[in-house]
Amino acid sequence: MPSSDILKKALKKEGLRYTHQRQAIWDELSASDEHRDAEEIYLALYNSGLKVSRATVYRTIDVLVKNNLVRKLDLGDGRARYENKMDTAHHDHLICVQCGKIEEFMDNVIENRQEVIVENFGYRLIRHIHQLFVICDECGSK
Amino acid sequence: MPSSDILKKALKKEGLRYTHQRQAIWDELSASDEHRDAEEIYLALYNSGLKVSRATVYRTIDVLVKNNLVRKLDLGDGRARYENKMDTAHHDHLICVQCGKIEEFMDNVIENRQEVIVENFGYRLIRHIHQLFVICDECGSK
DNA sequence: TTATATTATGAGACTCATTCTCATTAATAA
DNA sequence: TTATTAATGAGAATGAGTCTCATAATATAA
Repeated sequence: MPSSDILKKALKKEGLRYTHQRQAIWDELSASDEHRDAEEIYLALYNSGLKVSRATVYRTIDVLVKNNLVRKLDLGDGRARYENKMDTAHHDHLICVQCGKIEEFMDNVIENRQEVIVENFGYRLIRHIHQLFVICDECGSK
Repeated sequence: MPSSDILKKALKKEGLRYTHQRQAIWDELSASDEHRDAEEIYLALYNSGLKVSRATVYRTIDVLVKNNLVRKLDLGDGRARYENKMDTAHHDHLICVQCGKIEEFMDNVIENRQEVIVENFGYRLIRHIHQLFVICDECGSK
């Protein structure tokens, strides 16, 4: 499905209009597998000649997050990061505390244990955050 | 060891002075097992007649966190929570997305898997964040 | 003790990511 | 097309947390 159709579908579901700005922001996010903050998205658009306001960047990302096209990450440093969620399986993150490099991991044993833990409390699991703060190979070898 | 000696020891290690304000803040934190934000700590002190400034609350909590007397939690809602870390074993948290209730869990299988994952990357684990966002029994039964 | 040197505190200014406001502009429906 | 309604942009507002600096308190030396 073309990028524009995916977006149009999500906007339709939300009762929102299809605009150039929304397409540009979705293009920028869907074309990369980086973990960028809102300012980086804004600047990437700005530097490619697309003058979309910061407010619209934030507003549009919210819609994309709500519709599972983008994932919002909170790494605890005060700036949210966003990653393209299209065609990517569930995963969590390793973050190097020195250089900031981000790697992804997925472990079925952990995923299953989480369900068991929540079940034992008699609760229902909605979502989870699992981040491993590390010193990566490059930073550790110095 | 009395509460004041624990604090004095940490302050000495940091080359900091022992003050009434620092003792009051540590008293407030060490006497409770709640997960409160800085404003709640500030107000608790204020209402008990101890007029300690917000700046001092933040500054002192930083020292306590650095010295492993208090743990800082980031639940992703923009306000850090603090919990007394004295005499408590390592644990992570379940957070009800409806009522905000916080429960603690600890699972050795998960703890071990984390180490294996990081090892496979050739990295070194420094710390981790693991939060299970749930709907608790009370909220789910409505 | 008491004087001296140095650190801690408080009040409020400041920061910075994010959200909000509202006048203007653009997309859709008729 | 035009009318209707939503989206956008610019910048003001927000709010947790940090910083500044004059004043107060603590620790050290005599």
